Amino acid sequence: MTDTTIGDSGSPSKVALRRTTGRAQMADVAQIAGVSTATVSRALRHPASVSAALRAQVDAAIEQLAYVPNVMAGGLAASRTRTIGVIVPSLINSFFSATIEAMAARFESDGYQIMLGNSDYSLEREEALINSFLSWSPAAIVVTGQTHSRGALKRLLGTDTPVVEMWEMGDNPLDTLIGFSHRAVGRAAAQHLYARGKQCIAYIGAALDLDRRAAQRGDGFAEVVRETNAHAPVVSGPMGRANVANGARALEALLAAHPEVDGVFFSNDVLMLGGLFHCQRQGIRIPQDLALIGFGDLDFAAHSLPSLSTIRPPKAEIGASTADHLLRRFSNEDVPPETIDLGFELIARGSS
Amino acid sequence: MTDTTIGDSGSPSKVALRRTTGRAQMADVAQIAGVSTATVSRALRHPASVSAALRAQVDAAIEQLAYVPNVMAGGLAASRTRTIGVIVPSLINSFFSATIEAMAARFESDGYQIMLGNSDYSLEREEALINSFLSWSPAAIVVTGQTHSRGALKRLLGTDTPVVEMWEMGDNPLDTLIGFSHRAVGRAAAQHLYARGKQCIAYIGAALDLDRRAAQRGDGFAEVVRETNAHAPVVSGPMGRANVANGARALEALLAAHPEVDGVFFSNDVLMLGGLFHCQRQGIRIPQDLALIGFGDLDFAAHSLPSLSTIRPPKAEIGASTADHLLRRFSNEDVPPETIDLGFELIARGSS
DNA sequence: TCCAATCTTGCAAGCGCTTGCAAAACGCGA
DNA sequence: TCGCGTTTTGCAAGCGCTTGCAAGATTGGA
Repeated sequence: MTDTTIGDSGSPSKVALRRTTGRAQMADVAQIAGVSTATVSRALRHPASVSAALRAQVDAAIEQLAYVPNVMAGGLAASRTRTIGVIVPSLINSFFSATIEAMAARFESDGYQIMLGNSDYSLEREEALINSFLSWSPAAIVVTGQTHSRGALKRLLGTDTPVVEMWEMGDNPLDTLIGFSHRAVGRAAAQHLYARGKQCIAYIGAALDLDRRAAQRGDGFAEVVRETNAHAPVVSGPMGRANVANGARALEALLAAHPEVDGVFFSNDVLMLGGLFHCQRQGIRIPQDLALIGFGDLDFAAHSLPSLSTIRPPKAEIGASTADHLLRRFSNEDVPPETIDLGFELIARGSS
Repeated sequence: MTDTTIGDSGSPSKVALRRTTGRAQMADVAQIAGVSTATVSRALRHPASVSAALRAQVDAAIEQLAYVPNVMAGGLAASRTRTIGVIVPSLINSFFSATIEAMAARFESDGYQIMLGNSDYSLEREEALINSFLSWSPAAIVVTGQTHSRGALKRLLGTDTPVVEMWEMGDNPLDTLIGFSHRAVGRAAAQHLYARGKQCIAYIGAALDLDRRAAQRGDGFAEVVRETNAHAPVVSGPMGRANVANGARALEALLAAHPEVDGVFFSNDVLMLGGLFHCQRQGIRIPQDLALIGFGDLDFAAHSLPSLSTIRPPKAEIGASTADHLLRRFSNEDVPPETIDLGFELIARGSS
């Protein structure tokens, strides 16, 4: 391996102690290309500022050495990296998986890497993740929702890193906000059930104490029930995770306590699937005896028997839109914060 | 803010141009604690090597400043970080989500951060992710499966970063291997269907060309069919993603082509759910007319009507075991590579 | 009480890249 | 051919932390 000339100027007496990684580094590329490391760096970061001839030489040397830049060194020097910190409340919840996949796909082509954090619906964990992410000098931070701890707010406001809050829609965004109104979702669900002739409708949501968005959907739902003045709004939950077992159990409990209920809005299609199985088991006719509508438009909803009505959130669109916004912002200084309401779609199927 | 004294020795004439982040840094902590940065660094990395008195002072200063170390600087200096690069073929597939959640939970308490990559079942993308991850000097790399591109193998073998291959079980692991045998899963499923008195059984798998593990399950299944010599093994697929729609469609096509089939093993519970809905729609009695068994033990399998037999892979256990192995290795130089077969469990339910 | 062995600390030289500044090279009209 | 405005390059000083080395502080035994 050739000697590097970097850093040899300082200590003529002592032999430098190299704890190096052994991989090719920029100085090697520079030497082979016959240029300085500055030119290699520019060829990589700002290709337009290097002449075509040298750029070709540099590219060839990079190719030859299979050179991969050391992100730590670059990040330290520039105090910013091509990393996006993304915090979601759950990885298992496929809503967010779809958002992340779409976002990652968009970012990847531009060389940005997503760093994923799972807050597990806890604001404290969100704050810890934000702190941890910031020490990576990310190009941007993406968080789920508009509710944050005091500490998180302070950090987020104290940095000039772009911040995107996603999956909600409301006032006073920290910076950019991309999502839709969960209150409107709840209202739409209630109105839909009434439009189908139902008289006494209820909402079943999991973990409403933790999941603000599920709670907001419940609020919108209850609003319409109150406005219609048909009956007191029935809201069931919290009761742990949004899974099939809890959906079946919650519906069973609901019908036991309120036999008059003839329409149910589930905060999550997975809960509704549990409800569907409960009805199949009990011989409850859908939608005659009981209408069902859910949220998420998960895979199975379109194919069950009966097919399940649901509200489709812009899962992938949120991810794509977030990536687009940030990429625009990275390449152009004066892109302002935006608030983008991507809306949602009510898909009426056999269950209502 | 106090002046830092770091780096001022070099350039007495020119004023240093600081492109600093503005956050508290180690020199600030050192000054407040009345020690050198070396001591602060040691108090953080090797607490035992610092006297209790100074450690307390340092901790107090860190607390006071809400100091968060700059990961880039530390990583550059030490050429290693508390980051684990994890590559999975899909985020939406909840098998891997469960593994990742368990792994992240285990790592988190020790201050390790997971960097997640999605290979989308492509070896090329896996290689690109490995390259990208290595430039972060990760503490370890975790990949899914034992099949890798030449380039990926070269990189993985050329580094002394610990590597864990997970979710498979076979010969010649690169380093540590944690998973179970998919061939054995396929064998168990076939044997179970025969034990239930079925005569002509088939396998339905999605994307068998890409998903090696699903293909291995099919191989094991076909082996038993051949050994039993009951009939030619029927394997259906590839046919795109493992979703409900494809499961229903594949079962319909299978029964059209092979009406004699009386038992089906699905490579994924999601496909099986599609199959269940198809049977409900067609009035096919389960398990009398057709027995169903799947793979994954997803949430809904236990609660459907009928409940669905399935094979439970050690989803969370793989994540926990991987984290445990790596943490042991990080804290103790001479932990050797391991091969851990976590097995699986066949859960017989109403559908078979 | 004195000295060697052991612990604790601080000094300062990197880790590998980015980028402000200035010198060198280039382009073009006169 | 010359002079001046533009590009292109290279120089070298950091970015904020880790850690080998050696000096200073402690400890314990003779």
